[in-house]
Amino acid sequence: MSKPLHDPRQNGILAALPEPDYQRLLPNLELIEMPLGWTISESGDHVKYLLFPTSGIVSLIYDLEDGSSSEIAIVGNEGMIGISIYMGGESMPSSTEIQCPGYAYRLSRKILKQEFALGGHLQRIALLYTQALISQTSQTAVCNQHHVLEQQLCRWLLMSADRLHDNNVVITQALIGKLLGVRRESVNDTARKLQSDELISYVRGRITILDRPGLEKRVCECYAAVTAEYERLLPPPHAGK
Amino acid sequence: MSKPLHDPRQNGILAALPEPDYQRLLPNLELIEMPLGWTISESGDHVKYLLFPTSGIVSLIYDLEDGSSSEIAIVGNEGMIGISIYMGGESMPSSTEIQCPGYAYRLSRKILKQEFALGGHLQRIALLYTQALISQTSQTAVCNQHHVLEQQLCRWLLMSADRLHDNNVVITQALIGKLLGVRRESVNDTARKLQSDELISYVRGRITILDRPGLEKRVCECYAAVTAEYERLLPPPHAGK
DNA sequence: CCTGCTATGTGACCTACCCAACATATCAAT
DNA sequence: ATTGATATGTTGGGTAGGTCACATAGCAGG
Repeated sequence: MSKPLHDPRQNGILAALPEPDYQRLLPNLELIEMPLGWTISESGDHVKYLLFPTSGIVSLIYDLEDGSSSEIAIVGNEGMIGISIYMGGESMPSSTEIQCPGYAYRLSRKILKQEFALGGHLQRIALLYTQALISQTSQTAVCNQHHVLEQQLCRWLLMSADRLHDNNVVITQALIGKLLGVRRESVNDTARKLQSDELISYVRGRITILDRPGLEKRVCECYAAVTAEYERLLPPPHAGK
Repeated sequence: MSKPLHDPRQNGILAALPEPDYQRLLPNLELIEMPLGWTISESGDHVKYLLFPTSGIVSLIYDLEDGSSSEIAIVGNEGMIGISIYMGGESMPSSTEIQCPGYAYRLSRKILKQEFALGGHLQRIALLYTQALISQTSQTAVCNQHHVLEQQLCRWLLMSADRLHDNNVVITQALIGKLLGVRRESVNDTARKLQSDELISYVRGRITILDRPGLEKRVCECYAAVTAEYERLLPPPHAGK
């Protein structure tokens, strides 16, 4: 009941740090807002901050020359944005955009590299998170190719709702099309099917999940695979105790 | 002229290590053969060794429940197999198979973790390589979805030939289909088109690149994008000097 | 209330790739 | 030389999703 509105521990990575490591970082964490539509970084941009989201959804997007694109990973408060800082490349070929607004704590490049070089818990957890991200990206790659749009849309909705901790996802069908790499019309066809089956409802840019078990029946294996790998690599604090 | 037949430095990662770091690892490197068709590890297998290939091609493959699959990355003597050891997850959801036979030096899990914990050059290069691998995987994801098979086949051939340092790639069309996530027949159609345009020739499981510039004209942007990112992150020793 | 903007709905046609079924060609072993 | 196994060649029909073109429906501002 005394929980503050904003708390760095609302981010899963920070929450997983033992107290001493966390206290070392705390003075350097700076709260920022992530407004809807903000492009945190474009392809190839030199990244200055590592972001620990506490709410909202961030998408990693690959854009092609012909204007088409695909989301290759989705990040919520379980993860981090800006891994190329500690991985050493300093930039990535993907761009990073806010899909649903929220907040994040940011850590400067310099402090992060210092902390990472200590070889402590942040390093260990950051690398585990990176591996989870690789799994998500890989699974998305296979899913894009082999599963039909309905399965992919169910996956996207479930993953987004999980990360928002909310059954309402504010997004237009056109944007979903961009993320899943298909046309808006195709998204519309599929979404209408799900709506007429009363699994979801949507009005002007707001999708509500009405029947989660129903969606889980229609989703492809990719959703469970990614979820399981995240839980294996980054077990939530209450698990297994 | 006195170059030995097998030399760990034929692997790009080992070649990039400064002498002291390399000498520290050398006594622990063990030469192994990678025969055609060998499955180094299945999805979820606990990985015991990090492999530094000096020749041949290794594919990281994602298998789906319905039997379909896709290659998510291709590794030659520029890289390593078994990154989950130092990333901390110990296993990955992808399987690892030899596509073209060759050799590799292997390093035990224990020695690797010791060396990695030192925070020296191996750590730095291993993380850079991991980032390059993420880029390759992401680019493959988008390519799978948006580019037609001919472009993808050209990309696969060029990337394989680069890693083999040879214009002859020994592989059946059926296997290429598995890697690109399409049917053998589709590969055949496309390969015949390339053959009748005299860009490649093939006979019973052996593809020869006849006209590399011609292939480079037909390939999608993904080939150049991945190549450029590898060179940025892991510059070959002669570059920029 | 009208105008305009954004989001969703719907049609006709097209194409890349899938599926199934089978034909042929190469090579190795008896 | 025959047999069998593997690799490639070819067909006819099906479908998901793309392309293009336009219709409607909420919502905001003057």
